Amino acid sequence: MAPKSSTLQDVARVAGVSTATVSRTLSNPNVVSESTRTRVSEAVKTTGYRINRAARNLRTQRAHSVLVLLPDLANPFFSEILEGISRELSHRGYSMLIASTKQVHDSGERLLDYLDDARADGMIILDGGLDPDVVSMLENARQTKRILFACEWVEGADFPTVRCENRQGAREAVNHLYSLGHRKIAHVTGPEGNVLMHTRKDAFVAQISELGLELKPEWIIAGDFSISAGCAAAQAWIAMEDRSTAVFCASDQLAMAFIAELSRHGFRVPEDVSVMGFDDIDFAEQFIPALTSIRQDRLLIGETAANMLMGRIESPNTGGDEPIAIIPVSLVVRESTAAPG
Amino acid sequence: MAPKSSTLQDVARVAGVSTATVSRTLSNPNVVSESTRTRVSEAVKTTGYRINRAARNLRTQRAHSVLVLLPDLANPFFSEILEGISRELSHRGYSMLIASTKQVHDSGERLLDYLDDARADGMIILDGGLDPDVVSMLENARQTKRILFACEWVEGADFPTVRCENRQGAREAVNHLYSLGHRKIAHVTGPEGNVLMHTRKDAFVAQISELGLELKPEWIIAGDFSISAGCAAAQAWIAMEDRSTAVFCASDQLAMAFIAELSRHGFRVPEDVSVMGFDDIDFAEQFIPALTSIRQDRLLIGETAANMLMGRIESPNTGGDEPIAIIPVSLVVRESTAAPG
DNA sequence: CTGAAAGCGCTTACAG
DNA sequence: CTGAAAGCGCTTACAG
Repeated sequence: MAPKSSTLQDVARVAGVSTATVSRTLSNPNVVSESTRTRVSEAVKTTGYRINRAARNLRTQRAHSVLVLLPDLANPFFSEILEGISRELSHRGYSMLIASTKQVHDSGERLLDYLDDARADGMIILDGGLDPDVVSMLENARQTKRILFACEWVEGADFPTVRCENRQGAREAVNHLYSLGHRKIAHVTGPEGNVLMHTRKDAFVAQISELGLELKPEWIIAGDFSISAGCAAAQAWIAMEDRSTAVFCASDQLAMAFIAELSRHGFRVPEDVSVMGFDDIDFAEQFIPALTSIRQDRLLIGETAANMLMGRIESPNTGGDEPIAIIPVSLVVRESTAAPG
Repeated sequence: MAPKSSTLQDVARVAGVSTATVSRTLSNPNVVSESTRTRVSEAVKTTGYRINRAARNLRTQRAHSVLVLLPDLANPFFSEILEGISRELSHRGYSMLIASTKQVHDSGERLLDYLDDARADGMIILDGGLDPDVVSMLENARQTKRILFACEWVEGADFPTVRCENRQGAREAVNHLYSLGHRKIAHVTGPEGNVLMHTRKDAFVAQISELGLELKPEWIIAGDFSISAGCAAAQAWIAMEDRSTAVFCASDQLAMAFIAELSRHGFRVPEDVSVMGFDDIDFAEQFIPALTSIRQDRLLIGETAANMLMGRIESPNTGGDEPIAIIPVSLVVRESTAAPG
């Protein structure tokens, strides 16, 4: 059997001090004398000591880790947000635990158990579509301060939230198309019930009316996150009595599926119709035609969320009620939009 | 302050038994009498008891969690693998910790600390491009049995590995193009030094020669994972003295960038040239033209890796030396390949 | 500046 | 089948 790794005891023995002193040297060096400090440091080196986090966690009543809850692990949309969260957490010596809503549910676990069983100090939820029962459990929990939503949120529940400027993004989309000369602009919405999609749709409608543009009912096409929804939307567009000259899709995914289906039917983008998306996922740039989109800084969303959560965890009483952070979006113009033909 | 959550002690008090009995009831129910069992269960319910994992972990010397190391968190290629790993882990009551190679490095942590400081019981490494120093640290660690590579691996180091049939995939790619009638087939390689890419390239060359096809030097185009590499490869193809009629790209990403650049120069796929990729990422289907590819079952890779690692962690002595699992691949024919024009 | 001692909340031989 | 007790490896008032 390999040698057991060494403990504080071992270091203390080698350095000729108490475990208390070793512990202090490690966590609060300037409270011990310099000579002690060097002696301990050497002992740490010779023993190859690594702190046992399970022990520290038990003693300090902190897990030093945060759970990130995704709606779906297989969805690549979240990868950059994770990168942002992880950066911020690792700066602060925290680990990142990941789970998906579906899996937590399927495995019969309760989401709150992560907090209750000392696995995580807090959680960042990237899923606004949580079951209402789950949401109310979260609201009634002892641990409300340790929960934060990012990207999506739950209408009515007031957890701190980090999100992008969805309204502003939708407005900029409309303005971009308008400035190209489009006057007949359609919108493919996201899934019914998704906060993001509602917000974007409402802002779309508002901006259209602000510009004094006509909005025929058939120009609002109901979609969802699926590829087939994008295809169906394309068929709906093709079948319109009065086709719009531009289409703003609630997500890039939707826009790409929309364009793909259109191209199968012999329509060209942007020659026959301008199409744009929302999110600016990695792939938008590689798509043919390269997709005009509204960029969300997903890295920044992640960092901000982690930062905010850490603040609340580490000083829960500091009144700091900045329960919402809004991350700006920006228009990225590429090849899928042009002046109407 | 919210009430502290209850402990084993509380449950024991309420049930009128010792903490030992409560513990047994929870972890090994059939060793206690039925009446005790019901009493304890009720006490658990009334107290709302949740086990404290930090305490359990300290006592059992298990973290009940596994670290998954990605080369890059922002790369969506891995999401489905994570889903597979996470499924298997949560079945077994383990949590999934995530970190990226770059971040571990930047934060000055050592990879082995995750094992040494009791944060994780094992790790699944999805990065074959680890620094050789790091690899040799891993090899010399006490914890070799707790480390496993998936998807990628390190040539020369013999850690257990889960990978897909890269050779077979490349051969099927060649055969597919051959059977369509192509006799002049080029290959865009991945980054120099990546095991996956080498394996695929070698198999490509082998199969070409097995079929007795000519292979001009200019038909091997050096690429990497970047989008710009795909574009450069397209320019190389355009500039060829004797253009191949088909191109097998070492990844889907590469294939899409290749096609995108080609289309900017007025070439059409598959009319002017057939192009296929490798991986079958989610996006392959939505791309225009929908991409012919070699499908890796990333879910299965993830599940298999987790499964194998759990086996090694939970019974380290059971000789079980199946240090390598190969996951089959399959050809997915879509629109980007056709008979030569 | 340092040490002795208690204790975080579990699990598990050991004894009965 | 059950309990008393030790102990996992830390941290932190408390006292000096």
